[in-house]
Amino acid sequence: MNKKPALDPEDRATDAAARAGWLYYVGGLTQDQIAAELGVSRQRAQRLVSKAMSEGLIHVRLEHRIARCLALEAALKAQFGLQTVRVAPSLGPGVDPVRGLAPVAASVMERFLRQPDPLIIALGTGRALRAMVEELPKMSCEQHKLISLIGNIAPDGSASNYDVIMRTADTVRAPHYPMPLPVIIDDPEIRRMFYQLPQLKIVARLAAQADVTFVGVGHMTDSAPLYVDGFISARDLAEQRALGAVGEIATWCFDDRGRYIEEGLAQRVGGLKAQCKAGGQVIGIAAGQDKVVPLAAALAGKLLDGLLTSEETAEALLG
Amino acid sequence: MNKKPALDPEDRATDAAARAGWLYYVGGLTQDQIAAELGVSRQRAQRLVSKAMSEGLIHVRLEHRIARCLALEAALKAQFGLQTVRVAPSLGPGVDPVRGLAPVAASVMERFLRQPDPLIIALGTGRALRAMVEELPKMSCEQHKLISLIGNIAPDGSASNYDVIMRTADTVRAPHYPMPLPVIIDDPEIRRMFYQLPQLKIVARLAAQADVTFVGVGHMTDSAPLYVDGFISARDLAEQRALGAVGEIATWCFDDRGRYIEEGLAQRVGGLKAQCKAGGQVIGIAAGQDKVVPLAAALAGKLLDGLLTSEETAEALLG
DNA sequence: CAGTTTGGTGAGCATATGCCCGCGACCTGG
DNA sequence: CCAGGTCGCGGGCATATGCTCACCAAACTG
Repeated sequence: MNKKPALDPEDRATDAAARAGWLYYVGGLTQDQIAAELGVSRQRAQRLVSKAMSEGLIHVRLEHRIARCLALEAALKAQFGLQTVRVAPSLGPGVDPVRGLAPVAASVMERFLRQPDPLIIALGTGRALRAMVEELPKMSCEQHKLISLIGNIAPDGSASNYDVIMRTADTVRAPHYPMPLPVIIDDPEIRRMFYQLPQLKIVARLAAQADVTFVGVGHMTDSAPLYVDGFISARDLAEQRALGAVGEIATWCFDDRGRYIEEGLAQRVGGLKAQCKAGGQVIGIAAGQDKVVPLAAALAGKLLDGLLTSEETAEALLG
Repeated sequence: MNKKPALDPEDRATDAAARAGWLYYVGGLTQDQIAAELGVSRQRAQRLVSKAMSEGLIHVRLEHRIARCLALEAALKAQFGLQTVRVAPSLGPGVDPVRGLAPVAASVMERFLRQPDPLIIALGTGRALRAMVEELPKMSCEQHKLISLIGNIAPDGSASNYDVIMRTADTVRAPHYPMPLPVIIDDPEIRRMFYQLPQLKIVARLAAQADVTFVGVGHMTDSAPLYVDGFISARDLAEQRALGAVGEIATWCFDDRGRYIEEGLAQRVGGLKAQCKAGGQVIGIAAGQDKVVPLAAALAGKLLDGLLTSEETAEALLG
């Protein structure tokens, strides 16, 4: 005669753990109070609470639109082996995702800028990058160095619209190192000459030592920013696409596996590839439907160590 | 032109709080780690976590059958102003709820028995009470005193079946004070005589000083335990019901508002009403469909300071 | 424009928490 | 019946947490 099937000691232990967990997490009691309530020692109460958690009796969920973004961040980190990931909440179906991304990205950059130790921060180009810079608060960051990866001379000879470094340096009051050369240099001789300039070598050396590099990621559709803004011709665009280009970072095109394309346009680019010192990180900033393919490629090719994007884009990248 | 509706500072603060809360409760990071992760001071991280909780962003739920019981306990405590409440999980629709209640109730009593300081513990009668006692582990409680509220002599002159004190005292090895008198004493003279006995006066004085009193709660239906077990006659039962009795505690009947009925049967009861010292508590133990009405009445009349019952019964009491 | 108030910030400290360790009870196999 | 092993328990300690206090900066007010 087995008399008491209801008295499984395991069950009773779990019941007690559940009770302790309830008191701790729901009731907000301290472990001392729980110990008194259940008439056990504090250590026992601690073990019960711990058991309730480890047995998965306690479920915590975050009631906030950002919860989804946090889950996406975790997934992106895991899937692509990224260090820094931030996903900005959607502002609604009709709203440009870059709008929501900008302040979120700015807070990430601000965190670097607030470091008291001197940092070398390199900047690429892009609409989202520019929007981020607009959101930076006024600061005083004399200790850091801002480096531009891209030339500051537009095809028409004016200062490039794409050049975010001046604006950034102005806002955060940091020493800055622009690249004194055109974005695209057709003549190989002249290009070589530029690359011999001492100040450009300084910038290149700094870029290689960057603690963090923020870059936009461009797409190569018919409305590719490089083409629309007049940096490259329709012929260049077609050529790169024929070579497999699906995106570009700082005017350097790459294919769908994130491998840089060294032929054609790459021979005329005036600027530096996204890079940083060992232990630093290259952080991509981009959002929007057009950016899904180039981002996926850049992530596959490990061109990025971090990603700041929008909820919709993150979903598309993981989908 | 209001430029940035997406930048409500309140929203940003809440977003940060949500992020911190997620890292703390879901990710299990310490506040120091969160501070490092978000690039803020630990104090700020602590405030964010606290804000996430206070704004109700964090929801905790207990994934366990006992969760419902805990909720019922909280409701019973609040609704009836009780100190000690324990609701035993249901073992299924067909199973006697007393079976599940017994070990739960035993753990409550055990907690009192484990007190190193001497306690006076009074005991009433009842099936659930008896079942509880059966579940007590062997202990050594020389410091306490066990008091019986009810006579230990059954109508046929034998030791009463209802007498739980001997069994309890035997199991927990505590000094015990049974009531040396019949449960029902028909002759008023003899009853008066009994009440004059010095040892009975001692017991009565101890009962009034009880730290805790455990009592069953009987019903007054046709199958009332008092009647079925032969302590009272069908006539007595009918009389008490006519006087409004819906339940009894230690053979003392009360009406639907929990007021003791002093006429009729009460004149012949041999024993003490459930009582305890100021600051002590009277704990009712009962479960089952029949007990809902008497329990509701006893709770309404503040006859009980604590309640040990089953899930189904608790639901019915609150329903 | 100066004084005031309010909201937020970092320092410091008392308390709560988590964890390691030694002890004793219980179980198991001889 | 006993020796060895295992498990769980409470003591104690390093660390994390929550809270209070004094301060600062921005907004408000006379």
